[in-house]
Amino acid sequence: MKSMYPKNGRVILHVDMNSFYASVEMAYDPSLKGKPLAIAGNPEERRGIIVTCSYEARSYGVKTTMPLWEAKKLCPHLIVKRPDFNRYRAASMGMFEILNQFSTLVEPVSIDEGYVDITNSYEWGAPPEIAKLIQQRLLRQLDLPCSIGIAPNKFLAKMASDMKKPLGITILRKRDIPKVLWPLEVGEMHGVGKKTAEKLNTIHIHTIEDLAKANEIQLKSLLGINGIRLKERANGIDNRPVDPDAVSDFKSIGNSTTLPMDVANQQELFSVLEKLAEKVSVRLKRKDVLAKTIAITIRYKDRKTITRSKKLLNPISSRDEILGAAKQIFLRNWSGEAVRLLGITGNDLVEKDHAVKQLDLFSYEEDAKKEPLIDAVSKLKEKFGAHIIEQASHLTQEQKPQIGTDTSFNKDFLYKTKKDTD
DNA sequence: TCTGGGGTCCTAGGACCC
DNA sequence: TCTGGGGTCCTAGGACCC
Repeated sequence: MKSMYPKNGRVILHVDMNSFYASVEMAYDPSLKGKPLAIAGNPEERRGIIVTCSYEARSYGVKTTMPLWEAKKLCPHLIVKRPDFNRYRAASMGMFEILNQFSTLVEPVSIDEGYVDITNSYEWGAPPEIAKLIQQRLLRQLDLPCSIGIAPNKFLAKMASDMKKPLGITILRKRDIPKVLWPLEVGEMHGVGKKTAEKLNTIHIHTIEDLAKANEIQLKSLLGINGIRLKERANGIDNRPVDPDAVSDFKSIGNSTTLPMDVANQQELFSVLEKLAEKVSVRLKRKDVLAKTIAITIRYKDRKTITRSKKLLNPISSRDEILGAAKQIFLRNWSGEAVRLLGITGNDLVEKDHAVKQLDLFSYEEDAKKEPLIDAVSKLKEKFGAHIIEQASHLTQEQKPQIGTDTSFNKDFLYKTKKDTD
């Protein structure tokens, strides 16, 4: 059977899980279903915020990023859980496994959303039928609801998946753009945040239609090259391919923490840096990568935030080396004021086995023998095979292969594996 | 008695080199 | 006799997203 769609037209799905963390908790513990549930960081502490919440909680006005105390005021019987990322990663693996059954062109965007290019997947049926199948399998096998957008490109598919929640399937064709997309406020567009929306408003662009018809010279002077790109998107133009490898290449790995109380004591701050260095080191080593640049983030009491970084001569991953670099950068830049948040990030990551040591004149010959320099440099350019799902440490080696081969695996398998070590 | 933590991409200025 | 122009690297910060 031939595709019923034009030969050179693509068919892209955007699959977006509905209130993912809360839904996973409900799948894991069905007694939570139908109740106002919120996932929040540090539920015991003052500074927790809502990360995700169930639709029941939303009906009370509870929203993502709202401080926990405010959410509790709106909904006193709110059930609050702290996030369990191992559980979410397991569910995410199950989700992408199902998407992979319908196409090899699956691009994970985050833990709970991805694009699927189904242009050549007609063996499974027409696009709306494929979307329905995916939605059913996610719901039946994993007990997780999703919304799906169907469109000729990524941008439109993303906008479409947002239009019906939960459990929606929305088709957005090019010809639907003036009626369906253009009336929306420009801030609703993926890629247009608060600041950009405000800027656009100053030149009297309020709807996506205004943007689609805007003067390019004016747009460019306001937003640079991004302005031109946004106008294209507003007109439904987006040629980005669905790239299954897009996410395999981590650019940075970092940890940060907001302190329970603001701290101005240097020793205390150093001990926070120690814990952060340890975490970053463990994560770098788990991925077999080294960082060539170390950056720290300091947020002060007044929320003013700075980042300071240092490019190193040799890439590192050990706790002590990271800590040494972080302390040095900290001391050179800390104003002495009380600190609210500290973070350490490793940037410019290189794969460990392919890392090229900075050679000095005396060690050159010895190192050169181990690995010819040209070879090493070419290897450096290879990408390393990290995956969006950082690690599934709760799965044993024997369990892992089952995920790829057993299409009937279900939530009992996913959720009854070893519990979080936290 | 407010506003987390994990990222990506882009821009812009200064240093430095030719 | 006062100041070109291109290119890369490094650093800082902004904006955005989930």
